[in-house]
Amino acid sequence: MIELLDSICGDITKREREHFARTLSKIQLTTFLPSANIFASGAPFNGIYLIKCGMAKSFTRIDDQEIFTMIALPGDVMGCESLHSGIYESTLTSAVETEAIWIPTECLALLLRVSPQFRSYLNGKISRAIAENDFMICVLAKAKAEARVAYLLLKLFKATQDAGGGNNRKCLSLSRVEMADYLGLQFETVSRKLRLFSKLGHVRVSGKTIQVRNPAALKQICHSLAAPGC
Amino acid sequence: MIELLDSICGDITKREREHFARTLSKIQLTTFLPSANIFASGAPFNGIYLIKCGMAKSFTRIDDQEIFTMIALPGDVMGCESLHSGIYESTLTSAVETEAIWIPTECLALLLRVSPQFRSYLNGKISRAIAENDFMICVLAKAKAEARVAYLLLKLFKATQDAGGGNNRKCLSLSRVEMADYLGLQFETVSRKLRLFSKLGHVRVSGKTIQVRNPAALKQICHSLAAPGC
DNA sequence: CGCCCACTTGATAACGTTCAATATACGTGG
DNA sequence: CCACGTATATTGAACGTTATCAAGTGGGCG
Repeated sequence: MIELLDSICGDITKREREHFARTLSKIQLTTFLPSANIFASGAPFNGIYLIKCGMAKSFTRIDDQEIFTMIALPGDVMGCESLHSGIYESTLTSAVETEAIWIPTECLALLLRVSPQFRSYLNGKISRAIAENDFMICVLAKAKAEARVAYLLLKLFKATQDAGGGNNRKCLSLSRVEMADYLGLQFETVSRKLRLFSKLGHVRVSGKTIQVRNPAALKQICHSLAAPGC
Repeated sequence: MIELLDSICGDITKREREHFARTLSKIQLTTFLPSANIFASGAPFNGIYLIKCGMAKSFTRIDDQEIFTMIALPGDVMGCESLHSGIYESTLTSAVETEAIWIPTECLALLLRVSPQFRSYLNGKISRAIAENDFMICVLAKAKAEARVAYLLLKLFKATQDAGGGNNRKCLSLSRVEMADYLGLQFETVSRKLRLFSKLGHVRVSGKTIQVRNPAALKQICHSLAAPGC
């Protein structure tokens, strides 16, 4: 975890690092198999997770339902919404094989205390998460079904690009039902819109494997249908 | 501001407080008239604001539109989504006369450094804000128009109660257009649903002044119409 | 092979938007 | 104080989009 520490809190001196070695050594990179539970709503809060690669679904508990509110992609920090309470407020489940760095509560407290750089790093991540949520609110408030589906495709597409996947063919690892839940639609609607994009030649759909052939057109659709930019 | 400091970071020693007096003295309680700009998207980030009383509207900038994404009520901390960039990512405008505590960037950095209690306080506020956003996502994704309007009424109603307003009569300080923007509806729809609630006797509507007569019924509507709990 | 599940496709209905006409409130100047 | 104009709110009718219901397809697996 030395590289991690260097990248997000390089301001910790060698001496501090040795002094806190025992606590810091608890930070670990974990690999989760598909559909594994990373943390569950109601469980005791024991730290935050930085998604390193893969993809996870975050569910918010409302009453007795778990609602799919967020897709966690590499770079995202998960679990922050539970900092204030002793228990996790949401459930995080890996959609595919996912690597995440676990920062246990005590390490979190330590790093926040001794490293301005870490504080700034975490603030940045959190503020980005809030901005992302705000954006999702805009999508759900204003965008029509077509724009929502286009938005999701572009979002997943971009994540693949960022991860270095030069190819634009991608296995979604989300069922139609999951896509619909995330976008606030019915799965039949998602199916129809995918078909439409397919007919227009913007994508090639084959079950869960989708190839984005014309991202510019999808962006256009996002913008044109009262949707905020993608 | 002594009381404020005591309540949110009572762990700062007297000596520290004297030592940092000059910086800490910059924290101030400001009163904003209705429709005043508290901060504007694009402006240099100069700190966060804790809403003390009143109400403000937060607009997220997407492309060249400003979209009404959040209602800031007493206790909310605003501006956090801009911690990572040097500029404000959103615009905050007071809806009514609003008091807010301004914590300038340098005070923020100082408090985060010296006070675990403040770190915890801020983390709590931020995590609550994320949870609130998640909830809004659920509302927009699942709830029908009727449930959305009921949700907004209950939210504003609750804020009034919290502020000590024993009376359930309330001036909304939001136009139908603003309510509709927030809820992702058309203003005509909001108007119709208010009329419906009025006919059912759940509220008394008279322009912007609304009296909630039957909060339980509104809660019921929130739950029944595929809406997550209120 | 047959079952189950996820997905597709079609028909219909419900809901909300859109357009349009009217009404009410609010502020300004006579 | 009233008349006027503008902004905001209500209400109605027609339309469009999406949800809902239902039937059918195809792939994976025992």
